[in-house]
Amino acid sequence: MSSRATIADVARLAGVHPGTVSRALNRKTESQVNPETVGRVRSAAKQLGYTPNSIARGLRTSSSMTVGVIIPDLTNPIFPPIVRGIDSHLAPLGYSAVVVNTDGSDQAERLLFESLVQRQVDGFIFATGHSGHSIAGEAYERGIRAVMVNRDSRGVPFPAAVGDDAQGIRESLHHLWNLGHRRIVHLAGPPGFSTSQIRAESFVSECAVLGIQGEVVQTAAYSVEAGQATMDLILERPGPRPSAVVAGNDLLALGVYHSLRTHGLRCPDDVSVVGFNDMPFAGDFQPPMTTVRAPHFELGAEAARLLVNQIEHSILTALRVVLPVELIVRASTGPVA
Amino acid sequence: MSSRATIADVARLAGVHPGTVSRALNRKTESQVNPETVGRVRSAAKQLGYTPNSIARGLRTSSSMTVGVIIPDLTNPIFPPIVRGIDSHLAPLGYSAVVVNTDGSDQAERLLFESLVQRQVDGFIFATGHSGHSIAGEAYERGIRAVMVNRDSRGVPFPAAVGDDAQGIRESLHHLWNLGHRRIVHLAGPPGFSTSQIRAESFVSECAVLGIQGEVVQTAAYSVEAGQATMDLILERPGPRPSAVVAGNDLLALGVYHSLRTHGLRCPDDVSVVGFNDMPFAGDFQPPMTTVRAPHFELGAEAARLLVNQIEHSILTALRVVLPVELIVRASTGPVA
DNA sequence: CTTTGAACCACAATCGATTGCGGTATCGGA
DNA sequence: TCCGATACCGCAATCGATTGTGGTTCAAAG
Repeated sequence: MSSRATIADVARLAGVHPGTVSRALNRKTESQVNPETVGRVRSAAKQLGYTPNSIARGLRTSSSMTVGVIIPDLTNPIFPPIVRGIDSHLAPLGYSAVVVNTDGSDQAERLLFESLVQRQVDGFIFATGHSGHSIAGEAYERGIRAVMVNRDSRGVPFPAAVGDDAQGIRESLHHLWNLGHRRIVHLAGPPGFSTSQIRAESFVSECAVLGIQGEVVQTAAYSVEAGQATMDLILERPGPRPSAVVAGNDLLALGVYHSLRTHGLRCPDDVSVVGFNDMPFAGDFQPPMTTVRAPHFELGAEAARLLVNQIEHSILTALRVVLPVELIVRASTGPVA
Repeated sequence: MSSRATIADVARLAGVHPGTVSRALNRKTESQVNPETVGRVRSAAKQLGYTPNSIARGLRTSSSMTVGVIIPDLTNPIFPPIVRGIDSHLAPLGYSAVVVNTDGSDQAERLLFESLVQRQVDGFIFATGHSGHSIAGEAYERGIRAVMVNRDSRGVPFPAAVGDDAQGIRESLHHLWNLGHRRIVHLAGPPGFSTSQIRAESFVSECAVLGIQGEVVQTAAYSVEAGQATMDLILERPGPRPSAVVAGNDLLALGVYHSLRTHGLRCPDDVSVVGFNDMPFAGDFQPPMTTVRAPHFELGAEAARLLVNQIEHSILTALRVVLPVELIVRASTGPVA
């Protein structure tokens, strides 16, 4: 490892004290040193290829220009766009993101969280919010800066950037209504997630508005397997089957596809399904999926903005930024038979 | 921000010198201090909830327990599993991964690279290798530790963890041969990538073995759009059309799907297509895609292992770890009409 | 009873930056 | 000529850990 130039080397070359070099090189303190000296220091720094050691700086300033991003599972396709959005806002400001996966385990999350705190990250972006999310609450009490993205933690007053779940469900329902569907079930995500709750609530309230009896069935997870298993149950019980299902997200919807297929049913001819998120390649599924597009990239960018505000200006408003969503109609929904 | 306990606090409480605390708390140096004292220090540390400040430690030891992971684009679905694999190996060892996206831009990559060097990362994992990849060469000359994953940089003697591209192509071709296909084109990825080159080379050599005239057509990028555009060209030129296409990766194969559809052709009835990578949800496409499964998670883990070996034991063998791949036959391939 | 050596631990330097404080030089005004 | 204000910059402390060096204690060996 070739040793890099330090501030002392620059000082020596420029013939000034290290402290002066530090001041000359920082915008905020540049005014405290003679412009001519600044020039001399600048060129000495360039000549040596000097770049400040951010570890040393971090030790002194107790900031690491790093934020921790805690997500359940990077291989869930909605998260990469969120991470990209976060990065797009953070990188130009000189921050780096350390992203970690919890696999949905609170215990893993706690470990990761502590390890990032120990690393002196300047703040957190949680994509793991849920009711009873003690880690966020703890973070808040310890005075740690954080924001929630996509989902929020019930009762923890961190800012959050989320999609307009209610609007998305409303649009889905109206779309189905216009197609003639009256017997509709909502495959709700697991309880405890704000997304599950809001989507389910707005499903029932909008069904009331439309005057149809909507049924909500809970799933065990936001996964293809859970979607399939739950749909299996619905199809195998006695009584008439629904003509359409509003899935809590695209993964569940995909599970519904699988279930329909194994039961010899066709989509949308026999039952229509609409997803949520418009994850990548949703339009390439069999059939191309009608779903609600959530602006994940922007959600990430917005969350990063909220966090930086908090870090740099100590602005901690219990802000909730809600971004609009859009129904993308493809081929998994059709007129009722 | 509530001030955390420092090593001095622990020292005070345990009635020893901070240096002793440091030794008592580190496995490597624990033997240098009286077991009884170790116990005293340990309990004092626990009582205060002491965790070492890794920034301070990093300054002294000039290591950050952080590695930079440089990938083209996290939203390309093959990368999340790689990142997970990297993380799975790194996290238990106490390392964190900082992953950044270059969007395929060498200039962006250079900026990101320098910013990570400045952050004192202990090493790099490049998923951006290509011929003329000057950044890797530069890193090598500067004595920076790094490994390549998925692809390698021609001529840069960093270790690499890659899939067995040749085997994958061979299996694809044999599968198609057995189905009766004799007129096959290979949609090769953009030149400069080792994956493109190896896959194309093994395509022509295996065609020679089988005694069929294989054609390879290059694409501009590993993307759906490039795949569609290139396939459009192939379908619209005069002469007989191929009965099967071996795509350089799943994204290209998906582009082929689109092209076939817009030309009123059906897959696999009119033309069979096989992809490469078996990206998530490849089995849910229309039709479910026959493709070569590459062990991305394991590739990531292997790359991390290679890097840690280098960092901790200075083992820099120009090692090339090649992991086996497996053909997954689904519904996009069928007997020739 | 002295010497030797091992075991244990304290001291202080060190990593590379930032920053409060104080000293010097310069200049204008009285 | 002297004083005070201002601008500039150096000094040294500091962040919180790690680690080389050396001193003390104690037991075993001579």
